[in-house]
Amino acid sequence: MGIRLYDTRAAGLRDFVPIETGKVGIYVCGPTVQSSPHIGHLRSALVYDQMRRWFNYRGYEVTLVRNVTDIDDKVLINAAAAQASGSSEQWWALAYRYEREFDEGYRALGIQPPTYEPRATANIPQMQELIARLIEGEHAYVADDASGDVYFDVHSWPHYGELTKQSIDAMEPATDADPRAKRDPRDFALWKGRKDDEPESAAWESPWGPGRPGWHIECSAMSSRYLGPHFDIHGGGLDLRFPHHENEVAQSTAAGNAFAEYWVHNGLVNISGQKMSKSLGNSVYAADLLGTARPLVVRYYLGSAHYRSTIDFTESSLAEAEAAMERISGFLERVDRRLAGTRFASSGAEVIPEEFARAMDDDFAVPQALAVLHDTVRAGNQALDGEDLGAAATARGQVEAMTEVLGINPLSPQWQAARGDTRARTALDALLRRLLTDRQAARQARDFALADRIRSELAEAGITIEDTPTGAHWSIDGE
RNA sequence: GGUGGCGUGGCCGAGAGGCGAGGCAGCGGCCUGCAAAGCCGUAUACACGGGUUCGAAUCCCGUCGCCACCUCCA
Repeated sequence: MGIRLYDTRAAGLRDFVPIETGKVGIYVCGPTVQSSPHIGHLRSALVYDQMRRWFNYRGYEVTLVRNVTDIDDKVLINAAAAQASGSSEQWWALAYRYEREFDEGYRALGIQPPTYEPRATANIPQMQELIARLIEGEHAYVADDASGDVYFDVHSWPHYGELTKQSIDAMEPATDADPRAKRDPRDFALWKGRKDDEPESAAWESPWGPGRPGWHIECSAMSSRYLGPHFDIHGGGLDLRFPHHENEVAQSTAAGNAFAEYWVHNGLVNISGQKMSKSLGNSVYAADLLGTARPLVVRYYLGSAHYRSTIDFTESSLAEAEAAMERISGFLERVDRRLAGTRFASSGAEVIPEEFARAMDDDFAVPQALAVLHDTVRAGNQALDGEDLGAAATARGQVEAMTEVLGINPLSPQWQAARGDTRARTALDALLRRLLTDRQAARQARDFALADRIRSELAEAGITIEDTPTGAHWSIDGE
């Protein structure tokens, strides 16, 4: 049995059949780099990172494309607003600054860089070529008001609305504030002629006059350029289904491209039951969360829900993720301490349990996969308690394999690096060993007052002491 | 108005006709000098009302409530 995934267009699960055997091409709509990333952006990137890792595990050669929308109304508006209050930052500098912030967030969560990360501004000729084809095929028209705008004619394409199962006539009468020269208010811009108040640096020459691309055409052009006219999977946030993805399909297919075989949409992140939005001022920014919670915990948290469900962010749910992650890394540390120096120490038997694989194959059912992971952790702890080192080593290998494929292996260099300077740690270890030796001596002398004082003083300093069969062990809280 | 989705125990969160996924929290126990960690045990859960069925959280009909999208959105 192969992988099944939920296809928005089919409104149901479909067996994944690659266009080319052994390969999968995925295009996911990246962010418009107009402001700082929030945790919803991180979740979206994380979802496709998980899918990619699983496809990889299943032997597929994955080409993942995630674009950067670096030219858009919002980018220009935000740069102009900043300039009005004294900033000298140009729109392109602002876009790049935010792009770096997104990169920083992705990197912190261990999200692997996509195979290609095209910027919209570097693909303008491809967009123009696509627009020209649409005009030629009479699916697009140049506005007759000398604005230089080019619009897609939704009535020219009978399939318009199929992705989101809406008929043009049933769509809410557009309350378009600026209808300009559209033949129908539902027509959308492929090319926007430069307006007088827009910077010249934000305009490109075109057969229709200087201007810039519309939002939707950017993704159509970039996906086809990097994955070809026909590719496997197109993803993005649930909120992009309409109009963005509907318009993308319309443009691309009307221009003669077969386009995406499967459409996947990830759920959004709410804050205490409400949608994140600028007007509500409730956005949780990536940098703020990553500054207060361990990135590994944030990854576990954002990645533990099914990709299609809404995540409701609350402080307590983050604490639960912390506890769950602690349980997993606690097992790995415990088992490695016990196995150190035994013939099981480097068994290397990293096998993903069949049940875990079945869950992941079934539309990336991470919650069920995590249940298998936790069951394995328990089995491993039981084995340790029962001194069955062979079984403990097997469980250890399975846990590491499962966490690795989910990108939450606490032992991976990605997360170990966050534990800080090795030399400082070695020095701290030497000091603590001295204290623990004193404490052990006190315990043997039945001077529990002294032993407990050492333990509580360390606890106040954020260091937890655990007595194990192989001696006392220290750990820094929240690590 | 159109389209899509949701309502599961104190909380999070799977499942989709018949053995109560998993996590967090709680309670009892084992272990421990005491803890911690770990293990074991522990729950009249499926929005409401009907129906189908030997059997329904799961299927059907209806009701209520919530959410998203309908040209800014990951």
